[in-house]
Amino acid sequence: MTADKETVAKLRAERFQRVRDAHQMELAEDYVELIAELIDRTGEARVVDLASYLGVTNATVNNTIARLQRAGFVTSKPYRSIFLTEEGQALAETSRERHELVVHFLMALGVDEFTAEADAEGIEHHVSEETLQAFRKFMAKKKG
Amino acid sequence: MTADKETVAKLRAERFQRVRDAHQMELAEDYVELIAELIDRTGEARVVDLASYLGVTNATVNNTIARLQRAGFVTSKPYRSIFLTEEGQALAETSRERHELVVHFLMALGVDEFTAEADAEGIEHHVSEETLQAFRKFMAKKKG
DNA sequence: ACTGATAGTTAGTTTGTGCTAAACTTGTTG
DNA sequence: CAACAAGTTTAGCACAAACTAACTATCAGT
Repeated sequence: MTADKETVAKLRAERFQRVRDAHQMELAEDYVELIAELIDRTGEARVVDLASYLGVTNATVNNTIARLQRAGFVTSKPYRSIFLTEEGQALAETSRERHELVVHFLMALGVDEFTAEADAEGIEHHVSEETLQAFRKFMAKKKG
Repeated sequence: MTADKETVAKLRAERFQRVRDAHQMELAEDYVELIAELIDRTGEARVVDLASYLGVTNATVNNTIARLQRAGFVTSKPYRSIFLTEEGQALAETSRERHELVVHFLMALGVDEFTAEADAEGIEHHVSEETLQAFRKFMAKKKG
């Protein structure tokens, strides 16, 4: 009944694979989330602001924006500010929701807000829908 | 009373910085964890086995092992199997504990084992000590 | 309208993490 | 002991994500 060694290895390998793929997505999510927030708060998303919030140089932001544009999440023209495509907006939306859910969940567990925010930043990209559902359930029970 | 914009940006930037640094550590943790497990189970850690469990090619494992050796986590000699340094063993130990804690916590929340394992693989590297403590507390309460 | 400050871009480098293909060891076995 | 299979290593490539330094564009104030 116990699965053979190869199958076990393959399953394990898939998990690592998934984490690696997720990493590809993380930057995109962080960027679109932040871009959405900046547009919302200040009316536009500029390279300098992204850079200062992300803690990287302008050059890095520029580089990344180019990749995100290739990937279809943002549009940008030289010396103009950055906008989200529909796809980018959708990604930003779900990212924000997930981020907030994770933060609230951690706080409901007793973690202080500062740490919750910090941990959520790393965790949010790796939580499956099923686990999110378990988080929601926990919070509902807590309230009820 | 509300902190000025620069301070807010700096705090946020530190969070992203921390996540980026954590990424540096992830591979190391995954490797030493797996190496420890293989040595424990089969008596040695070989390149092929690591490759098959991680879902990458032998060449990639070789490459990474070289880096981990430079970083002081493992020792290896050409055509011989791989060993952990003391530092590597310590890292493997704490990684394994954290991994199991996260898995058990997710399962205690009602997530099924398969998903718990998969999610833990991504999450474990981003959980602060404080949050781990909150996980422990939750599980203790649940049992009690 | 000019000019200096601020913002954005480009070029070139580094490091990490992956790949394939080819070469090389090692150990087994006919 | 020669040959072969399995395992390991090397070389060379590619892309992502960061950096610095140098350049260019924009815009606000005089």
